[in-house]
Amino acid sequence: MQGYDKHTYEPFAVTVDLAVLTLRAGALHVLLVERGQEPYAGHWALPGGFVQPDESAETAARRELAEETGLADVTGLRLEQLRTYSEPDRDPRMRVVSVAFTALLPDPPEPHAGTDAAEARWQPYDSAAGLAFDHDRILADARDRIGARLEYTCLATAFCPAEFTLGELQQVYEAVWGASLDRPNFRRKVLATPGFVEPVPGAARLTGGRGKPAALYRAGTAVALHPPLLRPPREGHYA
Amino acid sequence: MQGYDKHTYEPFAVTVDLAVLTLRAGALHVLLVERGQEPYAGHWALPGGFVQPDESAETAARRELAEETGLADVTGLRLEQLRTYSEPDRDPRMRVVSVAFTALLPDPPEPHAGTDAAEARWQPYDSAAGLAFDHDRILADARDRIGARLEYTCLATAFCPAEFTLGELQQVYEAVWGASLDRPNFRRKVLATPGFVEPVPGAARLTGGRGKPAALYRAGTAVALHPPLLRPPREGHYA
DNA sequence: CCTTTTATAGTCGTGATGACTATAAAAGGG
DNA sequence: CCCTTTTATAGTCATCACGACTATAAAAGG
Repeated sequence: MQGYDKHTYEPFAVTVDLAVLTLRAGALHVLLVERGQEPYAGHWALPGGFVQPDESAETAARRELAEETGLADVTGLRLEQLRTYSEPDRDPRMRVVSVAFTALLPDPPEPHAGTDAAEARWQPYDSAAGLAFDHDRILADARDRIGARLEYTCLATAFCPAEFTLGELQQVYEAVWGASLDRPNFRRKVLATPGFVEPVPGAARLTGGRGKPAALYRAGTAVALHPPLLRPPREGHYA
Repeated sequence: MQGYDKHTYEPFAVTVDLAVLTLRAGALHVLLVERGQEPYAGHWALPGGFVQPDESAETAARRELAEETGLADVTGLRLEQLRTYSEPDRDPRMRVVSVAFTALLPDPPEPHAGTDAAEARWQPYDSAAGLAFDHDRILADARDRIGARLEYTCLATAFCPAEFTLGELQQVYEAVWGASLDRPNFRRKVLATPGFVEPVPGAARLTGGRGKPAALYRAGTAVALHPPLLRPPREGHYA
């Protein structure tokens, strides 16, 4: 913030990019838009766009998400800043600094291609390679971050609808971590953490499933997870 | 990244701000510079400055730190992106988006006021209120982030010189967390974590201390801490 | 009716951790 | 020169968290 007289003030374009994740049929999906113009016309990319003069990056992220995908109730969406990408050559046209966000959605509606995007859709995370710009990297960073936050926070409920079963909550962890968890142990841990989930008074889910109906829970008031719910250690990555 | 034809492209100034922390006499200190110009002339602020057209934010952060404080060996400095601050009114003159970084230093040299800053000095964290712009908030965010990373990573050694005692390492945790830890338990945990620290072959520290001389250790090769070293839970903040 | 599937209850052993005690090795002050 | 203070290090013990596992309950589907 020093030296307005010493250094030349160079203008940058500032954009936001959004890695919006959800669970469909137990698999992690990401919201993508198809680019309509060059560069990368026809390529898929994370939704995003320019920050306007009177907006913060957070505000711009919510507006762009609504504009490009038609997702309506963006108000209740949990949006978290990931990091900022500022490599000088990340956009071939001009100098663009992009603030990336992650968001989590339960039970996702089908997006409508908005004003700017040619098309918008949910795509399985594992098949979402070859994105425009450095969006592959942003998407990978987003998954890393969310995976870490699942360990230490109650974030997992943000993937679930208002009422959910413990099996659905466990699917969130398994999809993001790419690991399978022991069901009784997961249940014990979640229920032993005060404020993580709270039971819905007198209800059990019958109609859909083909096993014993599961109890329904709501998200609790806790935000942190003490002690954390650590992901199963993958062999040999601690050095 | 969509809609170059729809939205006007508005130029922003992009800056970096650095929350550089260190330990002096067991207390957390932060590197501050005194502003030479308006606004906030005479106020203290975090070091920082404009990102140049050919730089990434990371590169700019290292350059500004060297320029403003004369800290020389910035090459080995561990720099980590914190988050980006983009409120429209955070700078009274113009639209400025700032990418904040945190850095940790062992055994800090006295900074020299550089080309841009009127003065630069280390200030105790607890007396570093009333900073320019939104730097109070950035500084608090930096401490939160580093405190969290101490739990899950081997970051604490970055505060220590090349060879250090376990007592010094423990002081890092106590200063950042503002809590006191049990010494035998801390020792047991650190030594039980493979790759956190490794003993210096055949050396003990004699001259300075007034107790039993402590063994010297070096930083190990591990980066993560599994299981984590959790800070003592402060009563009632989990709801 | 029996198998399959999912949910839930419980057991057992191990390891991590908090609280604590004990001993060792230095400095400093009478 | 002893004795207190200070810091480092070794160890104990009970509790708790967790991984692995078994058992039971309650549904669907053939």
